[in-house]
Amino acid sequence: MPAKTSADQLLKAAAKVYHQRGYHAAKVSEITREAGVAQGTFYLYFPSKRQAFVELMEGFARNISSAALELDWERIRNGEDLRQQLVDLYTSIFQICADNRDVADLFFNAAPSADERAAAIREEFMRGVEGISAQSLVDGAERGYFRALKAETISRAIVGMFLNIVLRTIIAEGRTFRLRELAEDLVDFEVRGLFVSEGAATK
Amino acid sequence: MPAKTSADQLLKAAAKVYHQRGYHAAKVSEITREAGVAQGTFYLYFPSKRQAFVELMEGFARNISSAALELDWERIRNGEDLRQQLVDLYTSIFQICADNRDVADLFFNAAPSADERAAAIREEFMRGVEGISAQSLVDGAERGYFRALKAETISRAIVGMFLNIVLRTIIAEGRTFRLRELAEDLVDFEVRGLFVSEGAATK
Amino acid sequence: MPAKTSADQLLKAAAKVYHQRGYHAAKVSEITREAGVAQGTFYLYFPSKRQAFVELMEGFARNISSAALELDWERIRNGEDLRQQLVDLYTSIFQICADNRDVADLFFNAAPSADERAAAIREEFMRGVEGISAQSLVDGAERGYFRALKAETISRAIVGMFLNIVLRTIIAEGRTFRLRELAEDLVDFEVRGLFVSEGAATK
Amino acid sequence: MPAKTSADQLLKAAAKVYHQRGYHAAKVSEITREAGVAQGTFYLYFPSKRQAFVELMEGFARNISSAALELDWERIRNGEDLRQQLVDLYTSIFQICADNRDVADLFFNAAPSADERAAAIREEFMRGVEGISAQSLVDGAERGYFRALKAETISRAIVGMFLNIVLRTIIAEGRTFRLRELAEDLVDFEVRGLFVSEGAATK
DNA sequence: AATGAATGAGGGTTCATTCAT
DNA sequence: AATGAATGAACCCTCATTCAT
Repeated sequence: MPAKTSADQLLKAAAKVYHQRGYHAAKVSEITREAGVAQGTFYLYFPSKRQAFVELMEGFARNISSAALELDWERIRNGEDLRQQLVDLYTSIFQICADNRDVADLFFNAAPSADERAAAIREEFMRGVEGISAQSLVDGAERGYFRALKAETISRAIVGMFLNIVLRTIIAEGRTFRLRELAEDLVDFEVRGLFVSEGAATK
Repeated sequence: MPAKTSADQLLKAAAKVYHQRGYHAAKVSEITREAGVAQGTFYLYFPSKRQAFVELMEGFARNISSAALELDWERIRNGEDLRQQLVDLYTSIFQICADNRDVADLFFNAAPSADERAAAIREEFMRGVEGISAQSLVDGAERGYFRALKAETISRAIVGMFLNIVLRTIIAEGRTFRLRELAEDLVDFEVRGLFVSEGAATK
Repeated sequence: MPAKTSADQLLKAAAKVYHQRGYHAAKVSEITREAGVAQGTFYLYFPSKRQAFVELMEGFARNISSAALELDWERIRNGEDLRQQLVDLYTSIFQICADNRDVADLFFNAAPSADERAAAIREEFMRGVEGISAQSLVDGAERGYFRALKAETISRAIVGMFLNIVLRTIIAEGRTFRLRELAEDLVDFEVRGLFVSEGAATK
Repeated sequence: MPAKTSADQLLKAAAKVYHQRGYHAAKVSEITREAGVAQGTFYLYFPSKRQAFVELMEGFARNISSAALELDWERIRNGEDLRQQLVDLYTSIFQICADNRDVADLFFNAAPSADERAAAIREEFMRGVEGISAQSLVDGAERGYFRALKAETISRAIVGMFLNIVLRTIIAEGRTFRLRELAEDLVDFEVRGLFVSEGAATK
């Protein structure tokens, strides 16, 4: 295991300070103090305070995107399989966010108003996720699992409910355990809705 | 109808500039130029740049909260009534956001990283809405409309899906028409879920 | 007489400090201290330290250029008239430089290595003066006053001798009196080389 | 012939970079990159960025001074001999400057505002050259070649015209050929003003 | 001799805020 | 109430210099 490099220390310290103070209030001098290096050292590894933030955001987006974000319909034989894949998928992303609370918080909350480039990264990510979600709705409907729904609207609803759980339960409250259970509760609601039965809801 | 006061002009200008530039990049001098007054005038009406932003946020929170956010169970006789109340409630909030895109954007996106006090206002609002939502889940279950669900988790899911529609479809895309239809699509998904039927989902 | 404005104070202070310390070593804080204003005030009147310097250079170039730099052949009837015009012209420029030693020094010595724009202003000025000088050589030759000389080379020689007197005698030594006498000595040397004549030198 | 030492490489690289960027904008890191050595190596050979520049200036001053700067009256029998010695002298200095354009440019243009010590070297050089020139005027007058002129003023004029040719024609334009011809043109102008003669100019 | 990562003092610039008019 | 010139604290970034290897 190699010794911790200054670059590592700085990125870690940057995540911490950006998170504690917010992007604008964070001072480069705080980051370097936190990292235990001199101020000038920051600029050996990052061209600017801005770019260090962008790199954090890019890293997080790559990290999340490396998780399987799409359903594998080949392996889905029935509703239960589908439900399981959703639970797996949600759980893995919950886990990544739980493991990187600081950066996840920056990504979802701070990025839009921190920096244009960072905002673009987040925006692209959101669009990508909504697109995948919308496609899944179409695919699932074709295969007879899902009702016919407005894909554009409902994909946003799905992403939104997932995102708010991440923000409130994982990031804000700091929950790191029983994330699968959390995913199961969410998926149960997602697939069946609030009403006790189809009958009751429409009668 | 009173003449437009400087305070009004400034608040309007502030909303515009904060929205265009972001809280930190917005300059008091831009706001006053936009409002057509001298820079010093700003400080006759607001003690600080920070406080002007906070007042915008408070106003928006009041505005939203003035809409009926709670279900009126007295007037609900069946699932369809419930569904209608949800649609009405969602539509009215959609409308408020559509009418105040700038401030809504600031409230939901910028507030958390703009200023501590503003973040607290948004946080309190979110907690309030989630609380109402959770209570509704309990009430609805008691009355036999809703399945037994983890209220804390599902209330967040519900708020999240609603919020993401606001953010993406109304604020970002700027949709201002057929908001009731949007609410209907959302409520339909909310109450019945994705799966074609209770049968299919569990079989 | 209006009260001294901050702009005036600052330009004067800037000339002094740039001259004392050199462009690069000069600090904006020194200039404002010298001017008796706060640091930020500097930026009410100049967009940058660089631009303040450029404005000084531009002002000096305009100042010099406002002096009649060209001979008026209409008023020249003989060699003595010509000699007098040269003496007048040189004296007036000597005077301007003597009245603005600081800025003249900056213009001729510091500008080239201070800033690209300032260097360009000085360069353009030098080219202009050499061009006028070369044209005068041609005109004077046509009229029978001057020998046939390589105008491009000799115009540079003439500008050079004039410039070095300015730099060494007026700027460096600070001579401010009997400038006409100085000009006469110089012209005497200059014309005995320019005017058609025969004699010891070629025998 | 010894292998090129790092010191040589660095001095050559320094001349290039100082010339391209100017003294202040030149970075030690650029010089070492240009020389193909590590940054720290610079400080094995020079105590500071400043001193490297001073050494360049000192070298150039020595180089120029090694040329015969004085007239050899023993070998002057008539005006033509004198003219020839001047042409030889000017040509040799032209040649040195043409062979070292970069450093010559630094010496004459950058030194005054680059560094106090460098400015002093240039100043001393200029004073020396003007002194020699003034002495030659006196000597030449005593021997009946030159008219009686104000030695202090005219020596500066002579140095100035020579210097401006160097700056504009050799350094700025980069002329490296027919330098003797250039010297002849200059001397021709110079002596017709210096030598006792009669003619149109005074009539 | 040579390296190059690390240092940290220093200064140009911004802009929220003040206050004399 | 309104003005807008003036203020000055704050902070990012540069780069000459050092030093452990």
